[in-house]
Amino acid sequence: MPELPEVETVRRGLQPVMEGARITKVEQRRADLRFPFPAGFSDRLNGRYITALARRAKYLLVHLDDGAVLISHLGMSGSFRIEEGGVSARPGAFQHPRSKEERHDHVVFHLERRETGLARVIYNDPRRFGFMALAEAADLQSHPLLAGLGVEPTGNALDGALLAGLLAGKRAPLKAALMDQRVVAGLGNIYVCEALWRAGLSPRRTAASLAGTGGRATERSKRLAEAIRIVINEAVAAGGSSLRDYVQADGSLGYFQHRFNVYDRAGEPCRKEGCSGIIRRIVQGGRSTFHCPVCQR
DNA sequence: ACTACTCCCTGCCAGC
DNA sequence: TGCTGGCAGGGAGTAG
Repeated sequence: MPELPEVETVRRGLQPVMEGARITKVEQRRADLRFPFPAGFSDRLNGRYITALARRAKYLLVHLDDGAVLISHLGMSGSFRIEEGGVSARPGAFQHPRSKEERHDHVVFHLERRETGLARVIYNDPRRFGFMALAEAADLQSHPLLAGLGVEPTGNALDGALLAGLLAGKRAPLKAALMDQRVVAGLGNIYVCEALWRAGLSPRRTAASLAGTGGRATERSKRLAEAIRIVINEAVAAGGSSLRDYVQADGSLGYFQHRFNVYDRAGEPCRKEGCSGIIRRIVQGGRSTFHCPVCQR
């Protein structure tokens, strides 16, 4: 499911429910998701207070009062939902038949809160590409899952010069390089396609073509860095993208999908002003890439 | 150190 | 109605 904007939206949805709450019980309904749960997973969480909900790249980070950190990745199809007072927080329109919904509920966090009482936060993941791990806050940044991650595209760190340096020497297609979490952390298939369109750059051009010393390369890397930041920030502001039946933790839908310029628009006209191109779907690295062959060069 | 490719898993949809 | 194949927001592992 989620790229950075969706994970950030999940984080914001869970924050008011989880921060400050005590975990009274963790129901772990299977031994593994993509990977086995760490040994003693639920025991380590039981009784702990949640001090903060954070995010790094596509990872959700649940900080606990004893210095432990629950690292959660949603894979392709993971989602959290909140249930309070025994009733789902999801609006009726998205209510699946109970049995179908619950079949892929893999972890249930039972929470107790001073002000607002009991709640459950439920992790559901049909494809089980998601996973959970435990770390210590003191060495969170050096944890194997997080250590190699690249620059966050939110914030001010990502600029043309930095991006050019990251892409230098790479003969891979620009699309593939941007999908690599060690370069820019948190981008996925949708937002890479959207950012390349916004920057007017072909997904097939080599990554290194943005890293040269010439004025052209400098101008391209600057354009792309700006495009990435704008697309990601706009998507976060829109609450992410809701494909298929994906909903946020509080049951509402993101709406960035209505602003896609290329993703899933094969055969439709390019929306760039003055461009007469038709959006095409190609396959790179086994994944769909959507682009305009006319204005993306 | 790169790059390319396969695989993990379930659900959904188009086409027959 | 089925069935089949292809596709899906990710990324680890392996081989070259």
